[in-house]
Amino acid sequence: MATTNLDRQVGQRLASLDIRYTTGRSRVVSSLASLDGPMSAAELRDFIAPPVPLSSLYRTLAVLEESGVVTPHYGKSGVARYELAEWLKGHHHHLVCIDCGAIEDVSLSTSQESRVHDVINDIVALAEFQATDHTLEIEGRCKKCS
Amino acid sequence: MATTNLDRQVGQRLASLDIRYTTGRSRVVSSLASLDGPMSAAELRDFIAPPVPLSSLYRTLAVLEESGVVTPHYGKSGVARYELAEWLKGHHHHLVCIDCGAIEDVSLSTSQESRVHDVINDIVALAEFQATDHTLEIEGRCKKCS
DNA sequence: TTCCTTGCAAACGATTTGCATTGGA
DNA sequence: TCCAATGCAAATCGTTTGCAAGGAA
Repeated sequence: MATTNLDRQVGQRLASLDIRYTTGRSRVVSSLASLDGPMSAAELRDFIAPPVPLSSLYRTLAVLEESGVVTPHYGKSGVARYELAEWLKGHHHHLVCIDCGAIEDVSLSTSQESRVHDVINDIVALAEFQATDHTLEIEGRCKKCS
Repeated sequence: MATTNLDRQVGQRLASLDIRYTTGRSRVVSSLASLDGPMSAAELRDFIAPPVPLSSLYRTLAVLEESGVVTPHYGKSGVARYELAEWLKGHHHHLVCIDCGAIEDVSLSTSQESRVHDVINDIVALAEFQATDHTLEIEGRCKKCS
């Protein structure tokens, strides 16, 4: 089953946690990999062949989330969207559409990312806070909605 | 009714939109003002006396959101949390503790905030995206949990 | 009076769970 | 074999809505 490089990484991770990497789970992972941004369970279902019941999909996503393979994002309209975790996908930020809720990934250049880090270090230096990660989300209207 | 300064600001805003500033709405606003961070509807309900049905609370929050008095926040676990809008509370960012979940507000200095804006303008220039707002959240461990 | 607002209960959509069946190590 | 994973249907949770009663202009 572990054919692609991605499958191999995820398979190893799950194996180390004594969790099976089944066909269904692999299908969810490779669907997420082939998509641009975080996807809701319903969107994901329409993307997976053969058809998967939503309940199974949610269960799969829960397992993948607990094992650190996918990351959930909660936005307006009450739907959760899922994407591959950063150790698989790389560090990135989001453009969030305030109208349709779509999320687009953006990767920052090294200099942009280091400018973000500079600001964060400034902030954290004042507060007594041990930063481990950061989220920069830009809200606005996507091409379709503007 | 418009006794406090906050009430006066909100009352004016609503009046300019031909929306009544009722006792129930005022209670929600002052509850939000007296609380540290964004609160869910259920948390808010337990804080308001006399008891308010959740449905009324949601309706009140919807009105206040549409009129720009409160801002919803969809950080975690799919429940919406609400806080006073930035024109009442000031623009700020969040330090989110990954252990205890506490959210601390931080205000950036003018130069820090302008550095954030510079980066955002850089990013948005490339994407076809009309930015209206941004959220910078720093995740890590708060003083208590580290 | 005439709208707007509220409370109650029922409806709703997203997500979860119980249980019987299937499938992989 | 044996336990974990799946499919289906029903339950649950947060949130929304229809409708009748209460209140302010």
